[in-house]
Amino acid sequence: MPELPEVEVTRLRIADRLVGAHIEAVRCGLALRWPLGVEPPALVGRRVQAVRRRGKYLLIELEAGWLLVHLGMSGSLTWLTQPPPPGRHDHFDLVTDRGTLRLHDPRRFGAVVYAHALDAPVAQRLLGGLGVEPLDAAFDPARFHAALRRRRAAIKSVLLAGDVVVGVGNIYASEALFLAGIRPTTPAMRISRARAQRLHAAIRQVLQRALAAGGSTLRDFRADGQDGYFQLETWVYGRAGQPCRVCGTPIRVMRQGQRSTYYCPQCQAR
DNA sequence: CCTGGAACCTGGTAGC
DNA sequence: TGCTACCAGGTTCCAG
Repeated sequence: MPELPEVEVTRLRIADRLVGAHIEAVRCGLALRWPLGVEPPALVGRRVQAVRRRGKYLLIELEAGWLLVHLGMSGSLTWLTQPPPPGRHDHFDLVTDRGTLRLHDPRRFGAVVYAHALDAPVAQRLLGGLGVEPLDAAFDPARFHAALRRRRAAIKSVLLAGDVVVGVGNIYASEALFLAGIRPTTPAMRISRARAQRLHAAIRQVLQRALAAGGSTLRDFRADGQDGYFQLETWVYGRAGQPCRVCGTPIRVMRQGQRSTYYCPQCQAR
């Protein structure tokens, strides 16, 4: 799904319409990853104050309380002024006086969870272990390098784990490692300070570039109905067997922890 | 504490 | 055409 760029694009497209709206009803199927954690009638009448993001979570701030929304692998949000009846995979509606925010999620790995505060246990269970935001100033090369030195696992796995830096999923991990010239299997602890610095810059670059392209639409993802286009400009992701755009060597695909990793054996020699 | 693997769920596609 | 196997943007849980 949705990695950081897709979630952020979604946030930017829905925030203006949602902020200031008053909740009139909440429809919640029993089909998502976790229960909502509040009786829907209790939310009626509350005003939406802001739409924020932490990692791959959207945080809808209410007059009192928060809705934590995760898009899982296949989730997408759409703003509807004339909502048709919910379809088979429409699992959540936030009905407001301005329109309806609808979550569509065929695979149901997504979630909407209510928390009365972000430091409440129900929220901390989801947000507490998250790493630094990659586009914030707090993500700095020296601390990134120090964090990598504590991990023996492959750098690709460490990026995906999200406890060092958030928001980098399967597409952008492969892309960032290509831009940094690092082999995805390299143990994180063996990455030098200089190469960690390159990876730090590569992560920012690829996420910002994807953001500008409206994210990646492989199959399910859409932000408010609009496709993203980053998938058309990947260096390695989804390009197994095709020539590297830099050196012409065929791109390889391998499995790391049940996920596909794409890399150029020439440009990412170690 | 860290790590890798299985599990969660549905749908699309490749191969026979 | 039909069936099977495998693949897909993520995260949690468990055993070692």
